Amino acid sequence: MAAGRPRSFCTEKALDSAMQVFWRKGYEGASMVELTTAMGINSPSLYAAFGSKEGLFRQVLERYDARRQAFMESVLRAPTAREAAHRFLHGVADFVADTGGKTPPGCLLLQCGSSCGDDVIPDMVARHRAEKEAALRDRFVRAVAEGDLPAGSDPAALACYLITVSHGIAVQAAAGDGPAQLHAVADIAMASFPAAKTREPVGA
Amino acid sequence: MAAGRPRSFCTEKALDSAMQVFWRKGYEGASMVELTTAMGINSPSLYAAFGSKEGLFRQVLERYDARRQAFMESVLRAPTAREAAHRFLHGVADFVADTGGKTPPGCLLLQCGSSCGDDVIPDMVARHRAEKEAALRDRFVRAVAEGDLPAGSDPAALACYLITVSHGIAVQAAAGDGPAQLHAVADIAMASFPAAKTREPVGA
DNA sequence: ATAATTCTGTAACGATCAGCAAAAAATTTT
DNA sequence: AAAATTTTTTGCTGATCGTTACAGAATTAT
Repeated sequence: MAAGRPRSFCTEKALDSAMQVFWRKGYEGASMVELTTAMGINSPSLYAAFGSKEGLFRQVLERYDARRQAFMESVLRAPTAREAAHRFLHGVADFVADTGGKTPPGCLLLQCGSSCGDDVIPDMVARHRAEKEAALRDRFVRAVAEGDLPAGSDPAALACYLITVSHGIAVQAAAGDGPAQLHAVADIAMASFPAAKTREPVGA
Repeated sequence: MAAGRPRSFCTEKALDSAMQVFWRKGYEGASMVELTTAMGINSPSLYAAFGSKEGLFRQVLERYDARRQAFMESVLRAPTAREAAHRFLHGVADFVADTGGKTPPGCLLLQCGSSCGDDVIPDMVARHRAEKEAALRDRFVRAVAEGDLPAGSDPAALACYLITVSHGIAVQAAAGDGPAQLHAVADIAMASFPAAKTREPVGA
């Protein structure tokens, strides 16, 4: 049913190449010539496939978030709230420390920062953050109901705390901290998280 | 001893105006016309006083960091390590939540992200982070020697942890979290910090 | 084969970018 | 008052920005 000349490039591969450029240069810092060069196509092909620079960026962000979505699902499948928190923090540490060698360490959303012309990025960051935070909170609400967390626990505050630490870890990774340091921070942060029955103090 | 036509603008006020523009738009996102308009001067005056756009940005960052330096000194003057950690986290929460109304909430260094042409910003973030982290670590080393912290404590890890949480808090503030949420996160984070003699567990 | 359709490549568009040359204006020194 | 010095103002520079016309190439449908 498809007529006309076929596409000479793979859309997903092109998005991955564009992601690397955006990751390193930011949204405004990435020029069209850099993008088209990295993607191996000419600008008209880019515009026909993605609409505009912002359209390309949005699709890059969607593709990026899809990976995180899969990660979050595996986190939420943890048997206990504490195990979920543990998986989350250390999973984030792994995620931002080693990005596969293709991109610098850190988080794409934070790396691009507020450098978008409009409020596209801040809004997107806030939305994605709210999604992850709500998922953790719901998991912790369930944990309280199941007796997995102490009755006095505040699921919303715990979720907000974990999200905050994860963002901090991403910033540290971008600043050059290695996996060992990131996981050490995650371990200390876990000391604030209540256990099912006993509390375990951690000094360092 | 000063000859020639006097300057018609206050350098420090001009830097503050430029800071607001950089804060909202990022380095690349801030254009010279926006900067000169906000500063109330023409481009040649700007170039004569600050050298270039990057020179202006560097001076803005130095001015920004000076405020944080004063804050860190008050933190380090705390009588105990735990009090210093408490002042640090809650001080950061105050700092990033209310920026005086002139700038959006958050941290200028993180807000501008990696959006600088060269690696000026990442390097500067890493340097400033290292300075603050070293100051906290030294304070905690002294605390261990004074018996203010448990003998088994790891001052470097604790300092890295606090810095990480502070960065996370700054990201949350930029994403729209209010002071109450930020301080709640700081309270939870403090539960991981060892006390002088007794440990205090915190559930939420 | 021919028409219709879709993509690719070349080249260019107006707009905006950071930065600067030169003359007019305002001050100090002689 | 006149020379010297510094800043301000005006208007411009070449380069680069994101985006798009247009014509040729490659495919499917008739």
